[in-house]
Amino acid sequence: MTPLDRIDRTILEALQNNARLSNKALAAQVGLAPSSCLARVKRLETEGIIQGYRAELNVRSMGLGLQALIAVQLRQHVGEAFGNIGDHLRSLPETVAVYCLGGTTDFLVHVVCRDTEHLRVLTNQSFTNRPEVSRIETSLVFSFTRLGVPVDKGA
Amino acid sequence: MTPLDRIDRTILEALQNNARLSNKALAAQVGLAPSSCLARVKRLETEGIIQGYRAELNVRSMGLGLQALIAVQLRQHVGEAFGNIGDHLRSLPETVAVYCLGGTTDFLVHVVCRDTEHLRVLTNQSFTNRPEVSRIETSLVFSFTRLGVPVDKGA
DNA sequence: TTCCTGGACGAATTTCATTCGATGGATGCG
DNA sequence: CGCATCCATCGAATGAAATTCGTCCAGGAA
Repeated sequence: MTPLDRIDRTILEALQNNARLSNKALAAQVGLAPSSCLARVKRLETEGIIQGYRAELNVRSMGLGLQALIAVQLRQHVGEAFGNIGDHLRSLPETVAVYCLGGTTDFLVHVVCRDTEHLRVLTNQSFTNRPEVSRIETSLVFSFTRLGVPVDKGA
Repeated sequence: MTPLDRIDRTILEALQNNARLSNKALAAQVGLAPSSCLARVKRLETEGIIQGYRAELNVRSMGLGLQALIAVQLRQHVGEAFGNIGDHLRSLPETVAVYCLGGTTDFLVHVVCRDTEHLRVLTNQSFTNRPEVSRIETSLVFSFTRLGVPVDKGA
């Protein structure tokens, strides 16, 4: 809840670049003693500013060479169906990201598949077949780049 | 290059859930001695299967409460402009993800902004003003969920 | 000024990471 | 079948790091 100061932001930026950075190295980088640095990181974690640490995997090396974005348009926007279909989309193993959107598209789902046959079965069974779904539009993803969120150190 | 066995996949899954897991705990979880486990993790890193470790930050707590998806359609698909505009989009501080797509939309860009004014300026200055850009369509992101890639332990 | 609070420090302790030689199972070949 | 080779694993040793905790200092309030 406390506003983030410059040191907090430096910590966040560093851990965004390399979440496995040792506390000692991180402390040196931000100019604090290791113990003080650790206390800050723990605070950032408990306050939910750091939500977690994830390894970034190469999907191709896992046999998932085909990525797609599936735009989902619902039939009617009654409250309950909205939450249900969102949970359904997030629960699919092929799903790696779900956007809930305003506009004609209600959900945009980023999926990873082995091949086109896998994608075909997925779209049929887990999207088109759903009663809440009015129509979908599938786009092939040629490349995907994920970046860190900006950490404005102006403060 | 060696195919991933069951233990590799368990390691990947664990580090995807918590990249800061200690090597000792990870070893216990996969049923290896710490030294053996460490060797595997290092191999996964050098082979590029683990591409990095990132802290996941809460964007709202950083004063970035507004997220949008900007669909970009280019004027002409001449090779060079394509790469240039992609680099440009990735270089924006507000950008957190870039999809290069097949279909009528050439790029889809996920951006985070402070407020609507920030978003307005961004779309004007960094998107619409670009000569390569034919038109854009901006959609408000109500919620965004990112999940790990599926780790099939069938092998 | 004096008290009080919140961070920061650094030594001490515990836990962990990393290295390295040895072991054992699998493979392939004589 | 016996033997040599290879590769992954193990576990002890060592060096390094994480974590705890008592102390100190600066800033704000009374």
